[in-house]
Amino acid sequence: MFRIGEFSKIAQVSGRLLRYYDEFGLLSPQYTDPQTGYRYYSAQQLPRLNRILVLKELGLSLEQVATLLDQDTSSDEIRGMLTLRKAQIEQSVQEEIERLRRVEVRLNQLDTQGQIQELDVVLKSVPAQQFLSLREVLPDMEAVRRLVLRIYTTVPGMVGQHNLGNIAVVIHSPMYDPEAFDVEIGYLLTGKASKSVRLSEERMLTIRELEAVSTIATIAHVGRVSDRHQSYGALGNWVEQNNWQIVGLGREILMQLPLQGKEEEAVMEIQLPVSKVD
Amino acid sequence: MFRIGEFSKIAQVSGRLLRYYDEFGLLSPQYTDPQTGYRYYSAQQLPRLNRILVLKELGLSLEQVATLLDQDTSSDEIRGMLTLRKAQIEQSVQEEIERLRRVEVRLNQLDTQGQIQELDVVLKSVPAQQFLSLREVLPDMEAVRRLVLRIYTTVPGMVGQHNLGNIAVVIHSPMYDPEAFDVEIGYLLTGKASKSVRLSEERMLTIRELEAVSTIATIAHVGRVSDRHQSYGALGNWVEQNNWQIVGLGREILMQLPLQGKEEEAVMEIQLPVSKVD
DNA sequence: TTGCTCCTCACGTCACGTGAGGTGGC
DNA sequence: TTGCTCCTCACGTCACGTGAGGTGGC
Repeated sequence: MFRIGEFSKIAQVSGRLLRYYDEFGLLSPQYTDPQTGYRYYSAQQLPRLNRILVLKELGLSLEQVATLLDQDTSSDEIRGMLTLRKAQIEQSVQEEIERLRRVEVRLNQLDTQGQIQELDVVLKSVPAQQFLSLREVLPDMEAVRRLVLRIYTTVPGMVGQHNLGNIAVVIHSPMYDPEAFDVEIGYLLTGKASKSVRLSEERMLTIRELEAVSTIATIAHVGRVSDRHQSYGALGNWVEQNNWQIVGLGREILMQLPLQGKEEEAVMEIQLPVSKVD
Repeated sequence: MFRIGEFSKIAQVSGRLLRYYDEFGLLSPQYTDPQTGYRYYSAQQLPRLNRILVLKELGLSLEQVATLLDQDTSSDEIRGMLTLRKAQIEQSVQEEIERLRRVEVRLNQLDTQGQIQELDVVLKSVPAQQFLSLREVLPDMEAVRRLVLRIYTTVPGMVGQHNLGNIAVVIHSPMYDPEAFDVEIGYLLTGKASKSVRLSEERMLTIRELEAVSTIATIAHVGRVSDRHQSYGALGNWVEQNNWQIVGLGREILMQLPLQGKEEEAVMEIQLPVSKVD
């Protein structure tokens, strides 16, 4: 019989760990003196401790290790746990490799540009949302800007602020064409639907459901709306370099409108639905 | 300005996280109402939040993210942190792949044998130790056994229990030879050295330093000493299958001697110094 | 006025490491 | 008797999640 100190030296683990496993019920000393609380371990307990250490090293939780060591656990259950763990490790390897690539990209940037100034792309998923909008083909950016402001100043007065979220623009133009912008502009709604809204004789905003997107790449653009092609460029590069592909219409969520004299403080989030290239 | 709920919805993070980053000093709202404590975020804070999320995803701690975002951090420091992180990820990938292999081995065992019953090999490192021992070529296992017992019953009476650790056997025979065992037998010492000990006219135990080993593969053998070739087999297999090679003399640490009538309760740890095959 | 949102504690997570303060064993 | 070892709390780790209990805002 060994006292905890000797046993911990033999096994090269800390005494604290042995006490913890005792408390956890994973490995209790063969004998504990009821008077002093001193723990006495038998050499024959070493194989069990070794097995615990080895299983733990596989990344299993102590709970799982306890289950694996339990005589009553069927081999099917064990197989299930190990298969699960295997899948987890495989995924974690993938993620680590991805991470490695991204760290290397940052290091490269540092070497070539002296600082990190890349715009940050974040992947999100968006749920389906109600969208009070109108679609139109406009001749230039200025017309888009005017229509956005028109909607911003008019609609809240007609349906109330209550359900209105951010203004969004969905880009329907299949390619960039500086002379014809096919856009859908309107308010994202936060609650139950309002009704249609007539802006003028020819213009009416109607409600439709903007589809959910499970993976959407986003970038925040701060500054003049007319500079947003830079952010589009960064977002496009990112998508390409990380082996994603665009699989849907781009969206612009206007979080801070370019108001008179504050054009530089405008903020929008540009969103592109993507999926992994096989 | 957005209240925390809207901002968290836009960024798709929890309110708790935003409050935590505020408390941590990573991202404080543009304005906090001193009366109510309500936090108000500006859309322009979105890029910073995105950068935080992206850097965190690289596996950096919040502390490190804060340093990276600090204007006063030099690009050399940043490079250092990222280079360190890169090395860590590379190592973690290696470890995960190793782990994956070991999980697969266990799964294989389950499929072919219906249960996990492999003996568990644990890697350790051992420091240099004082070794009160004698070396001799013995004709058979029985002679080894008798010499061990002789030392066990004689030496403590001559030098006192105080400094004596476990009895160890170092195997000097280059190959297994059933008719000539070149072994070194003695006590590992725990404290400052004792002196030499004379067992008989021809036999004397002297003190020498048993070398430290940085990586030693160990297995616990429980049961008859004569059955220990099974454990040797398991240990040898493990070493081979995991791409290690033996680089030194094997050791047997006797933790529970095979006493009269309790031969089956003997416990020894078999140790083989190893290094990775390139 | 009634929901809805926000606030601040404060505990829980996982597997121990690290003292603090006190006692047993040779 | 004096070190050395062991004991039991109890806090700390890291980045939040999850209530509890209470208040602000439209």
